[in-house]
Amino acid sequence: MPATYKRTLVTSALPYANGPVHIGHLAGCYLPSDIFVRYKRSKGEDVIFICGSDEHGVPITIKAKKEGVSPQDVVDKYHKMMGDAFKGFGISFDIYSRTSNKVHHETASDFFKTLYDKHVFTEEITEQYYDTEAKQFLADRYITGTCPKCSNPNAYGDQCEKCGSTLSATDLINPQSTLSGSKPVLKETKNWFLPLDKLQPKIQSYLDQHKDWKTNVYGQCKSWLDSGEGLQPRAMTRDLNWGVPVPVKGAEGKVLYVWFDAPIGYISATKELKPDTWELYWKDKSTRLIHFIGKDNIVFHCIIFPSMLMEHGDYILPDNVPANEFLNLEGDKISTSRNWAVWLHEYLIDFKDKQDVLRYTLCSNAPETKDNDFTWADFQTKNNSELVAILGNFVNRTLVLTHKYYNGSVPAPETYTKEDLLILEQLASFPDKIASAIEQFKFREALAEMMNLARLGNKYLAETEPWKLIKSDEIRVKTIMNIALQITCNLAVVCEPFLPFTSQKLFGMLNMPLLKWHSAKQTSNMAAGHQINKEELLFAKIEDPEIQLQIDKLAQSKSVNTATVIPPSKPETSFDEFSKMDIRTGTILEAERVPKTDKLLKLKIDTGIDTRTVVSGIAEWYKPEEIIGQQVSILVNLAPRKIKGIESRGMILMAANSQGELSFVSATKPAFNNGSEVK
RNA sequence: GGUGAGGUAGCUCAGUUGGUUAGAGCAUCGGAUUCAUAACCCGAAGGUCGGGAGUUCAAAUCUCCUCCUCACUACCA
Repeated sequence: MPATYKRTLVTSALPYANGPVHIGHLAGCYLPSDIFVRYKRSKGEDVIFICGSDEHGVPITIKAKKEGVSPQDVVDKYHKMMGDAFKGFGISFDIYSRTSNKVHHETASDFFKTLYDKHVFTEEITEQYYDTEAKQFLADRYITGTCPKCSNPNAYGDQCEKCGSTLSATDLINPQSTLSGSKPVLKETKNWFLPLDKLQPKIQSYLDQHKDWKTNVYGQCKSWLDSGEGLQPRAMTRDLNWGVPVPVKGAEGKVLYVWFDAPIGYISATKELKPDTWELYWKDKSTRLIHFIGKDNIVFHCIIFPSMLMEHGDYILPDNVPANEFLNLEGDKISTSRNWAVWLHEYLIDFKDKQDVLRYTLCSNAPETKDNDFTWADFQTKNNSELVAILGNFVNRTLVLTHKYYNGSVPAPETYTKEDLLILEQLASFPDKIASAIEQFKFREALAEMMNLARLGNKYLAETEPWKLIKSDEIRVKTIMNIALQITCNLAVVCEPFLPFTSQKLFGMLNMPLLKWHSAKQTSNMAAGHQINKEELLFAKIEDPEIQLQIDKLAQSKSVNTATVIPPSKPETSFDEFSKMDIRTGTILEAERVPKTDKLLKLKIDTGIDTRTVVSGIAEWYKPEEIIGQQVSILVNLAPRKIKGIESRGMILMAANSQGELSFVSATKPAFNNGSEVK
């Protein structure tokens, strides 16, 4: 830590309270931040570790509605579940707070008010969908309709979960309110925007001071700033009734945007933790603020939140944002909705007392520079060939020999040989090596270095062979075993940030108090004559059946996912409504790719009535040359629309199966004339 | 399509400002050993550094082109 900083404030991304936490969350931000903080504490530095549940936003209100409970019930449930999971894994937050509590509401409200009074925001009136029956504006998530991209009839207003594309509610075909089932109408509403476009120069110079950030983080920030039009204003309020009310006249029925409110949660949690001194951590220039997050949060923590803090004026800015990439699971993306995940609460049951094994595996294979893959086979190997064979084994053989030769009493060293002195010198150098890697957020490297200390121990024993010498040179053995014990003790110190449960167990076996980081630079922590406790195994081997069980569990999720899902029927419609659609048979005369797009084909269609141009998003499924002469069904009286500068007149009917694959729908009798009515 | 990040041994990753036979861990094979959870220790094998072209005495490292993966973003009436 640079000398100018006196304390560190570490935050971990606030997990969203609509589901349990999985290994991806852990590997992405909670584990690295925990390692970092534990190390800082061990060094005796002033550090606080902040986290909490993010409990606002639309998805929670939808989940509540679905389950027939209140939003508060939903967040209560997951807040507890997530908090327990973190605790179970030894994630050592100083406080695990939540954004639905009073302190947070006040803090977020004040923060908004300050910016409002400083005239930071711009007001804008926009058109949003409104449900006339439920008498409220509809957030994107409250609107479903047919995805314009993959024709999934159950796409949400912000996103289609089938094809994964990001949508805008106004893009949906046949939008429908999930509140009342009625068709929503567009209505004007006023919202407050953070004018990121105007703030861009300030943000630019802020980022310029942080070129030392991880390349993935800095690169992404730069891409936001440098992209075509630069930053765009972003609405900081929403028409919704779950969240922090907007503290401004005329804003009834509106709440703060969840991404405005969530990072302020870090501040509120600090207030809650340190009611008297919290300002020292947030407003004093000698505090270093570090946000640990996953890559999906980069823009919020590196651009939006710093903008908010800058405009407020009282606060310090993040000094670093060490974001990790994503963790995949057995080759596929982790997905909550597809149940493709290893849930922490389930792991704690299936692998009781093996928290450190997962901590070790996730840290040694953390997605620090690119997306990584978690496999159960790798988990098993890491446990059996590294934790058991290298670390556990070294500790075990040292303690077994100590009991065998000295009844568990630490022998006094006699004369050190040249080799001994070399080992002691190396031993003392480990804390700095590990520390340096941690300070640079290179946790994988730090962990590997920690294991090297255990390797050093194994090597030392193999080379000195005390089990042979005991027959000929008992005095020499005392020195050897003393050194082996010192290595063991120092291992207990330096493994603590990574493997806190193991560290504690080890100190227990050594019958030693929990030593701090600086002690590991010493080579005489275990005093001669000190009595150690009976050894027990630090790690147990994990056999194939246990792993198979987990793999089977995932296979089951997979088979559920690939099962054909038939979308439910849409609401009843009238014949009148249907007969407004003029659908005809037609034939594709020409087809070509629309340049600079992935999915679009420009088609010339003989509709019987005329020959017209239609742009269709089918390029992923059909090659242009293969579909000349293909008979299709086409909706001919649809309003024309320009797509990529080409006027598209009409829409080709496509069937979409449960995998999202498209197929033409056409008359099955050969040579059916173009222009035949489909009715 | 645009932007960003990656593509290095079977697997997971290091490779500083271009410089001697490209490194580590795990897995594999061989040897040694028995204190230890058949673990440890020693050794070997394994890579035309995604592909192509260029700059240079010298390129994994710089430039250009191209392919693949991931993220954000655009097009589907």
